Amino acid sequence: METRELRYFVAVAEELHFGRAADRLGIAQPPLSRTIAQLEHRLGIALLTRTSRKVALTEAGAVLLAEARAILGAITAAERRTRHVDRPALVLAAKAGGSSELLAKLLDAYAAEPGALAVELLLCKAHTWLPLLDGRADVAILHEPYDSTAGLDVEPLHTESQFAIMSSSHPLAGARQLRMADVDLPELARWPEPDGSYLDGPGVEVHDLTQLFQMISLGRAIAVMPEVVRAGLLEGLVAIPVVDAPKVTTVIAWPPHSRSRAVADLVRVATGFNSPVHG
Amino acid sequence: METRELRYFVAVAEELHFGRAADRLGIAQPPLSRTIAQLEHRLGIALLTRTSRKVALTEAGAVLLAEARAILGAITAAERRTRHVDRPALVLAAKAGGSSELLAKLLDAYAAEPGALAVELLLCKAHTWLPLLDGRADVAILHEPYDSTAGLDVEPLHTESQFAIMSSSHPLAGARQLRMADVDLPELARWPEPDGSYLDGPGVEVHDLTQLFQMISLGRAIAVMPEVVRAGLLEGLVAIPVVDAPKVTTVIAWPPHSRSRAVADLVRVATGFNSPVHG
DNA sequence: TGGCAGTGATACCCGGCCGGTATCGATAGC
DNA sequence: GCTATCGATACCGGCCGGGTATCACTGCCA
Repeated sequence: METRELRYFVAVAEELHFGRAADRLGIAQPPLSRTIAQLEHRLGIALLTRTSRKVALTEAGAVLLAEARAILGAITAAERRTRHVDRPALVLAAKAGGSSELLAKLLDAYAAEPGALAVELLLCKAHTWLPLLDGRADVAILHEPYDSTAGLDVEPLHTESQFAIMSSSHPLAGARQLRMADVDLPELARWPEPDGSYLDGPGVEVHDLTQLFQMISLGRAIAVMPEVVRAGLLEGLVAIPVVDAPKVTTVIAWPPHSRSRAVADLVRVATGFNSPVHG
Repeated sequence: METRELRYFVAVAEELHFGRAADRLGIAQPPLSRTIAQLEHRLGIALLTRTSRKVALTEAGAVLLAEARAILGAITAAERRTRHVDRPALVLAAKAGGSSELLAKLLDAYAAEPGALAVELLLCKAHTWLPLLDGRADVAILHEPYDSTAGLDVEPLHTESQFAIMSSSHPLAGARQLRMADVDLPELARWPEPDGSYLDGPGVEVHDLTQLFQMISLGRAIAVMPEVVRAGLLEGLVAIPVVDAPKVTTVIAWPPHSRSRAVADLVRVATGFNSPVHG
């Protein structure tokens, strides 16, 4: 399988339309049809069902789509990491507006290491793991289970429980504690998918924490978030423990097979906060 | 970057010789030289330093080699998984000679699940994670830190401490307990690398548990292994706790982005042994 | 020190594959 | 049943990947 075939297949699988996919790829439709047909022939299995009115993924196609996206991401990441091997700085991805305390402690401790590199911060509104997959970052601070750690190496740093954040004028604002069922409300904010689109559903669409807090202040939304956000809570917002919400684990994550000494040092320093001895 | 370029580069990087690499690839040497030069040109960085007597990897080349191996593995895995999407069975990789108790419990519990598939066992002498990377298996039972879980999704199942295994006639056989420093001996057995070669060093070369136990029986080797092997210990062997050896964690691992319902079920069943509620 | 063996780079040619245009065949909507 | 839409097919041309022949450099050895 050549990457050209994977790129072509991903385009068709995402557009579900040969014409638009060819357009997006900057080629004509016939060679695209031919390449997909060749790919199917070599794999010995149909990836798409097509009528002249509708294109759909087969089960095999769905599997290959997921794999192909990961592979193409790995390839661009490999290119970037190879090109920037002499990069003077270590790029650390973290969530903008997240807990700056842990981050500050980590950066300070790492800076004190002998041979520490300059650390460049890449602050993300959401999907903090994506820069790791495409090589824009060397290491990231993620939050399970919100962030996807699929295909990454991780080391847990800290676990905490979750709170419902809402306006103090919200009907639930007086509660001592809540359960997930209580907050399964139409006001629950929705975050964008990695491609920038929003899944259908009730609730306002937000794209960063600032916007979320503003929406909550205005009584237009509520959210369930880890404890740390309480620190930076705006006037007029309340945080109420949600006793049965899944625990949130802050982890440090890096690409598998990382050969970077700097990443190893940073991870060691980060995990050292919890366990003094690192095996 | 095309997969052809990656295949070519990996061949040269492993052989460190254009002629042999071209041979291995089944092409002539000149097109290989040209392709590598094009790759370097497009990346804008040298991957190899060559004199007419010696070829060596640059730092960038070392990075790309690691990335390229992972990518090529992911591609063959993607092919296999796409082709075998309608495979009636789930392939589970496990270490031959490992704890069959956990395995039996897991298989029984999974078989009781509604909609459970037949489970095909792939017993490995070593490097149990490799079938996961190249698509020969859907899920594996691994042992950290012995097995590499880089680029895999894992869920811990069980943690245990380690024991030194030796012949009862060994000078240390009478000890109540040992430390790592005590067992850092020339008799420590050596396992092969994934490519089948052995790193230099003292100690006998073994390639499976049966052979290892035989060597230990003969007083030719000792080994440090997790507790479970005590169950199947041969006559004349003793197991002595090594108090400061790193804990061994048995994990269930599967490829990232797995879309298989069966894998999800098996993982849920496996983790259910420990925690009754699964988030 | 000069010849020689070994190795990677270069020059050049050929054939296959990728991408283009033109067109067909099928399907859904009116 | 006409038409618009869309994927498949047919066919052609240029580029690129792979081949052979040869050059240029290095280390070894007499």
